[in-house]
Amino acid sequence: MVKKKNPTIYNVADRAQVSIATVSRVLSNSQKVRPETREKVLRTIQEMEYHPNQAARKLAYQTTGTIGLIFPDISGPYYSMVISGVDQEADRHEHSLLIYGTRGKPTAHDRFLPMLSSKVDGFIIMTRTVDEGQLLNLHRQGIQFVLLGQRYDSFDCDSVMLDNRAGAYQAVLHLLGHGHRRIAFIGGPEDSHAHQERFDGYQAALRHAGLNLEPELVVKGNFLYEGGRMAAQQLLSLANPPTAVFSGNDEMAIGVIDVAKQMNVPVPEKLAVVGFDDIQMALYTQPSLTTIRQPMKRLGEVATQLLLYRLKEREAPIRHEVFSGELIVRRSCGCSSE
Amino acid sequence: MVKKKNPTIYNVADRAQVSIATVSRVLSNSQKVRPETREKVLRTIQEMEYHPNQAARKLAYQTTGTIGLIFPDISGPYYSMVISGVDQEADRHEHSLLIYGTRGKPTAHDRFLPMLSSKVDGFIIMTRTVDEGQLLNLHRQGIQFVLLGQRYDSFDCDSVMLDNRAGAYQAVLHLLGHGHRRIAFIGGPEDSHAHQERFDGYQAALRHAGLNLEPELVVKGNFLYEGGRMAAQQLLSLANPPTAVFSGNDEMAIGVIDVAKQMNVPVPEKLAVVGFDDIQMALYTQPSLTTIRQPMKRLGEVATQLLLYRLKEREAPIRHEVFSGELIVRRSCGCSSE
DNA sequence: CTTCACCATGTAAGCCCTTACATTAAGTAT
DNA sequence: ATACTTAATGTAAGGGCTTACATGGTGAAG
Repeated sequence: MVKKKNPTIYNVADRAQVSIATVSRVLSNSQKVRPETREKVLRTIQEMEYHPNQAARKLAYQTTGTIGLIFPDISGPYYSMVISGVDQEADRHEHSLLIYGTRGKPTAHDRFLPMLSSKVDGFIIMTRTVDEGQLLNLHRQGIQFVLLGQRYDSFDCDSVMLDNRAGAYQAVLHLLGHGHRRIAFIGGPEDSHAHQERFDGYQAALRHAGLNLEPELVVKGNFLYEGGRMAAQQLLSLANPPTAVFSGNDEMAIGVIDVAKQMNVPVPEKLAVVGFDDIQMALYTQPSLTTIRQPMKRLGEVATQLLLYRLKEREAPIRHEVFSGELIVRRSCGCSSE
Repeated sequence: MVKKKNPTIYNVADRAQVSIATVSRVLSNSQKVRPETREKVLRTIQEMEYHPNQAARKLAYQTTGTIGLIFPDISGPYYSMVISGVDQEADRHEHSLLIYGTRGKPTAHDRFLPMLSSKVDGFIIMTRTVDEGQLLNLHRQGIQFVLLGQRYDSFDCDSVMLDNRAGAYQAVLHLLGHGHRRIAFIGGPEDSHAHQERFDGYQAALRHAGLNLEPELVVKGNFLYEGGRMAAQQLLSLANPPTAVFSGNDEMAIGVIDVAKQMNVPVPEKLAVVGFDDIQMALYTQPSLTTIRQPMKRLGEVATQLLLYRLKEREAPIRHEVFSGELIVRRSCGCSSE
């Protein structure tokens, strides 16, 4: 098998007996070309299986047609869903998608961000490890981006968010409605925007019910299954354990349910559990998990739209899209539905 | 905020009072540069926050430093895990990752493949929708690739696979060991390589036990939860239903368990279930799911290594990495362990 | 039949790098 | 001191594309 050198625009021009400018024009549809000429060129392109070199195109055109996505870790159910939305929407607009999982190594950013920057037109940023300074830098370089699931005080830019606070509030309210008074909260990483807002909502709901925050009922988690387990062990070992748990996300909530079972604490009878996200798994746990649904795929889609729009209209006003979470009532909260 | 034009290698050269060649050399570390000169250049680069333009680099260098990944759909647990492995390994080798989910639209390939081709050095291909002809084309254009989870007869190239047949054989053997004689099989899409091999293994195990294939016990699925549910409904409605099910993957197996519960068929007492993949969820079902574990992340890593190696050594002999599945015994098969 | 306008197409510069080759300066051997 | 090697650096030619500007040819208007 011989490696065939790819044809260039020159080869096409030669064969079609026109200039490269004409070929370029039919390619980009930018200016009028006589129909027959266009035909001829198109035919030649077909014949030679010519495909424009994207690197050269980008160099001349100053645009890549690809967007970058930066996130912590793809393997979780939440991120993979969001990414799926981004992927789909990018494709719909004929853009490619470059992804980078930070896997919690913030130090690497200095190296990879500039690296990626010249490969993409803009970024969707889903991680807190890119800090405000770096964003500012990107901005100065003319790289556009939108933030997904977070926002910074000092730096205003397009963003897509879920109203975590309202969602959490709703969740806790539901538990209060079941009559619970000792409702625990399992958080995520302290620096997580989602964590902070959900904790806020939790507190607001308690206040609304005239309850005080009990420090022993607030435990730190990590948004992972194991973290949920550890938190549950801690909570259920309390002299006066909670009767309900609002978990910062579903993965941890599942950990809680499993530990409760092992410790012979029936869910929801002795311990009601509500999660957050509505990952696929939430439907299949025993009992099925009551939770706040995030439109994950939609978040990805909208972030992509925002970015692509900004790429077109650099001076457009900044937009913040905020979605509401939806309470999905299943069985883990004590409702008997389903 | 003013958009600052990015500095080019010329600007750096000017400021550092050297030629662009020298700058390029310190950048690529390719040839000797006097230490003090190097210092000066490096300092200037720092000061100006210069970052080489990747497009230009690629154009000159004829390489992108990015690899492409083509898969059906990222949102499932299997693919997101594999992709995570690819992402990690690519990063380790300072390569970027361009992803494209086909979402089962084979027709689009003609458009996107050439498009992507010029943005990457090579591909990892996880989907059957890129056919042999297209692979041949890529190959002729000098684009390298490795196949993950599949292989073609007419076209030999690097590949990474799981030994699906042996895995399935092992799974069914385990059920036979429990004394089951009516063991159903739920398959995936007919054109899926994984499906075919797993079905093969199933049949081989039956033969080994001197059993005949019962057509009514073989039902078609789609590797999704809902497909598992439908298959289970069909199987459990049989006049003489199976006492065990080997499901082509875990997602369907979970569907089977749920339907069995709803139909008051206790698992594993009246219906033993074994899955395939060992997705995260498999651990959390009730009862927990016995399955064949695939080292998903590892598959992604190895595929990446293979590709990067081939990019370096175009003439190296073709390699096929085959991994073995591992039987993970949990409770859905009737073993009481755990 | 000339002149102008305009449409279709061509020419060439530029996008930002890498690298083969050319050049200069310094060091070594005689 | 001279001729020659070698190390450090510069010059310039691509790499494949877009696009401003130049050119040529056609039809309309006079």
